[in-house]
Amino acid sequence: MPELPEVESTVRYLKERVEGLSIERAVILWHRTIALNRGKSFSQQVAGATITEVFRRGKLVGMRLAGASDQFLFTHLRMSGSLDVLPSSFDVAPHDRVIIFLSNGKSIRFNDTRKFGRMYLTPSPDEVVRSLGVEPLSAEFTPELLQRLLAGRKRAIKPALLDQSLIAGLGNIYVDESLWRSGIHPLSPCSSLPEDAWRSLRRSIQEILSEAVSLLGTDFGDGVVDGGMYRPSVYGRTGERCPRCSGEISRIVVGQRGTHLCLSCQPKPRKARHRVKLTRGAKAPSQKRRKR
DNA sequence: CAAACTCCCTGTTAGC
DNA sequence: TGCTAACAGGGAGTTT
Repeated sequence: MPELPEVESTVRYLKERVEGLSIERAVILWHRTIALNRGKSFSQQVAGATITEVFRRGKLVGMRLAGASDQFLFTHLRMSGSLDVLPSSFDVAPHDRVIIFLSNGKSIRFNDTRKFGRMYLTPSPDEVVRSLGVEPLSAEFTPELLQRLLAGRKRAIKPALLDQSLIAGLGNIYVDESLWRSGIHPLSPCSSLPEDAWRSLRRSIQEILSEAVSLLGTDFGDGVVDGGMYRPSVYGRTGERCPRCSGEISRIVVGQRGTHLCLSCQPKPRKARHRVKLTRGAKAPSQKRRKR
């Protein structure tokens, strides 16, 4: 699933292929993908505009569109989204949701199997980006800031790190990886972490994100959007050996999210309020099932 | 106000 | 082997 490094890769890919080109028209194949669009139809709004800049903010791909009135087009890839640039003569692919035809005979294809991805078209970027927290690879992201953001909270560290309004761009993979590298249990209440944890955690987050960015994202083999070379140490490696201590990697659930960790490198906090459910054990009955 | 829960989706997989 | 139901997950919206 695309997180900051994968989105950064997408942005770099798009930068060299679409910056400076103009949009001829757009076709919406799944209407709900367009989550924000003031005024006329999406296609009418973007037709004729020039893509002057492609950038990233958190997990969002941003495009500045210069036209009759300036617009910003943001794309959130969510779970399964990808943006590709293909010759316009190529057929529509399964799961293509939006196609943007460009002036050079190519087109941007927003492909999104699970339909969670969204596009936001707006004249004011702040409307989309306002709620996002600090960029974790920026100089602004200091140990002091991290501590100030989190230390006063009672919630577990993992859901706090996933909160995009605090830090923008971390997802399940890189949070698990960062907590492992810093030896912090994901259920540790933020307020229980020692002073030096914040320095370590900031360092782990930046190291891992930088490494993943330079390797073009995480290698899954099955992902359409990923395809990078970053190899997780614990994420998705339940039952395998911890690279640091050779202990067994466990999988638990934290805040409804699958969570991977090494229990000997990341000792359990004393008074975890949540139950720890091991995948390998007897499966707990799932108490929440929707009714419709 | 912070935190937790619900729902959106479909390909994959566990379980029988 | 074939089928079904559970599962996965980011974040907007809702509830506690």
